[in-house]
Amino acid sequence: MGEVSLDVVEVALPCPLHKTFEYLVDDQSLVFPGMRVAVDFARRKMVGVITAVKAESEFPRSKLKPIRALLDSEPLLSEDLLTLAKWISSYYHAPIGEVLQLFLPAALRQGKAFYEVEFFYQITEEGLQWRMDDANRQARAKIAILEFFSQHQQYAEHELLTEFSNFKNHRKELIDWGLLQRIEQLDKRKSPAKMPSLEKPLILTTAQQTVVDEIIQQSAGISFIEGVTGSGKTAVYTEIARDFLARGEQVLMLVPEIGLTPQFVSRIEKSLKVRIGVIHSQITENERHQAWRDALLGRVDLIIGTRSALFTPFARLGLIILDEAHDGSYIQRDGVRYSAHNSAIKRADLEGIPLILGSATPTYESVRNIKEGRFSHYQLPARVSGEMPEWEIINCHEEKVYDGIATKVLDAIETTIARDEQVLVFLNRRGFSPVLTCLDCGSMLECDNCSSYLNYHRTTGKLHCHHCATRYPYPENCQKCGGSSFKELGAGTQKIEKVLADAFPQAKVLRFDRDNVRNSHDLEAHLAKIGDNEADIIIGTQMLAKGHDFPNITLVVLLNSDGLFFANDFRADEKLAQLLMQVSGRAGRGEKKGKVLVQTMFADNALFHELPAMGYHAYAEKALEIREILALPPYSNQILVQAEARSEAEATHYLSGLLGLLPATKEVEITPVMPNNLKRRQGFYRVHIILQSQSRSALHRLAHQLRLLYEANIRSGIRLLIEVDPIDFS
DNA sequence: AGCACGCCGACT
DNA sequence: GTCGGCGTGCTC
Repeated sequence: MGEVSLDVVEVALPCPLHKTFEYLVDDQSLVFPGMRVAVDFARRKMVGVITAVKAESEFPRSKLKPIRALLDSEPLLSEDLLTLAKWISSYYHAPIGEVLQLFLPAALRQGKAFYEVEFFYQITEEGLQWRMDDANRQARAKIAILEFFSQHQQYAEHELLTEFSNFKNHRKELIDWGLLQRIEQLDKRKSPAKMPSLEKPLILTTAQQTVVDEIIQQSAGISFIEGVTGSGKTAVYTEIARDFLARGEQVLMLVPEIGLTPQFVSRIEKSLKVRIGVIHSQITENERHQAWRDALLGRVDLIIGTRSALFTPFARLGLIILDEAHDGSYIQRDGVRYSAHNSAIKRADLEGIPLILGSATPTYESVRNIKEGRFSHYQLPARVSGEMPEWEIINCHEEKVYDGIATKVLDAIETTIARDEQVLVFLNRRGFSPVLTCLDCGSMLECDNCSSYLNYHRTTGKLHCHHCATRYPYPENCQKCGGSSFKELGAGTQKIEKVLADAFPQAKVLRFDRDNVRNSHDLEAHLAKIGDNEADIIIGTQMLAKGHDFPNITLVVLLNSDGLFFANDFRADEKLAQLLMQVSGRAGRGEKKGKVLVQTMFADNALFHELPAMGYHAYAEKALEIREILALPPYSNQILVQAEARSEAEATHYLSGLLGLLPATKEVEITPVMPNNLKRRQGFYRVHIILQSQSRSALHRLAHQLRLLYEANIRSGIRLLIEVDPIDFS
């Protein structure tokens, strides 16, 4: 070894440390950011991603170790994707090494080769002799395979398999006997674009065509397509995608967890006739690796995927589409807590390509971005067939309610099923914990300090205020009327199923919930039953709120939408407005006009009257005015900081302690330490604070300081989690 | 995150 | 006398 000037690489490693580590490489000309390396790290072998290559090091050179191996011959992640990873790491306060794990399929995280080994076969001298030898004439299959080869011709395994379906049976012997020679080769083929079919299967309406025409002019920027289900958003996405594909570019289409059905994919495949890769949580690791590699090598033209597919590398990405942009499944809430929606905005910006967002019920934040011109706004008029359903608000204080269902609702169900039409009953369980109501006067117990309802916690037997963390003993008498009997409000799907089955013994009742529907397969099977009219009454939660067209459902009942009002969440109104719109989209999609019944204890809430009268967008704009006055998101920024410990006191004490060490700021508001809604999880008690500020930088600075304080004050059994832009505080 | 080093209870 | 509990400290 002569004198070599070793270069230094910065490597991000899969451990929860907010920094990169430096190693020495000897063949500097071959090493680039985005390649993987195998290294020794703290007496362990690890696979990391190079984030930078540099000539000098801050760290004493003598302490640097050489890398063990360079695992790639070219970068797997482009500069843009590395920049995106670094942005996610800093914006979401997540360790860079863990963020980069999101970008790689498991096999690549473990250091497996990127390229697939492909087998090629060539006939040997012996093979040429053998196939002519009369003594072997009985081995007809082998002769036939050997006859296929000319002397120096090589065939790939997949070619032989398509030619000879029995090739696998003879492969081993042909090789062992020295008749065929097997050559291993890395399959490094890159593929140019496959042009989409230019034959358009469906004729767009003028409105749809206008949206398509305008968006395909854009070379960058964000477009928001607002249109109810059934307004043909998918057709519009497809036609826009066709245009980008025809320019030889690839398209990434993100959909919510629930929307990725085989039918959806095959519809798009039939229309565009390009090569499609699918990425979601239920495919195998092999399939994921395959789709990932195909996208990077240009062998697929369109990737359809859920949240994590955002991080797929592409050879020539030209467009990102994010459907149902309001959907909560774009936010990951464990591990690295990030939003694929906001990260998609960042990726499109970094790559200089357009992004299309679409939804019938944009988040209020999107509505603000539209209003302030950050998103170009396109509207698709309501569906062609079927009118918007009629709404009726059922006031629980005025109607007779039996077992959670008003008699008026029962009557409507009865007449609907008598007409052989279907009924959909929604239970909104999100953010719900039971509230106590007085059986005599119907009032609900409120906190003395806050204007919020008290939540009953079975675990403590007490009433908790989620706003100020005060607890009250289970009351003996009602504060208002002195009554002494109380009831926990809130009914589960199973209870409702029983009530309805008892009330309508002749009806077929179908229940959708987590016990019942575990995967997309179960969901498909259940949905098929609805389509085949094998159910008269369908009971379900969120998972039924979107997609899927059932023309025979003419009555939709929203039972306990009130849960959101109790959850003490400033977004309750936004979530409920979205839910009501999604739900009413399920009623009367065919020839028949639909009806929506909303059963509530808050019948005078403005939402129930203004939303149907004004429409979603106008309602959202009005609601935004209140957010602005109260300086709530999107007019301020929030970060949730959560502490977990083996007791609530310990968690609270620890978090307050850290806050005490924090320098005073006027720019950031800090809430008191509050116990979580779901306070105990996996044996850990959780408490949190919300940091809120107009200034994003001041907010992030504070969160960063808090993280450093945490790292300097590590206690066993205490964890700190930071969640940026939290959407609910459970 | 892992993995080692480091000081205190029940075992051949 | 030791084997092993997991507290805490470090990793280029």
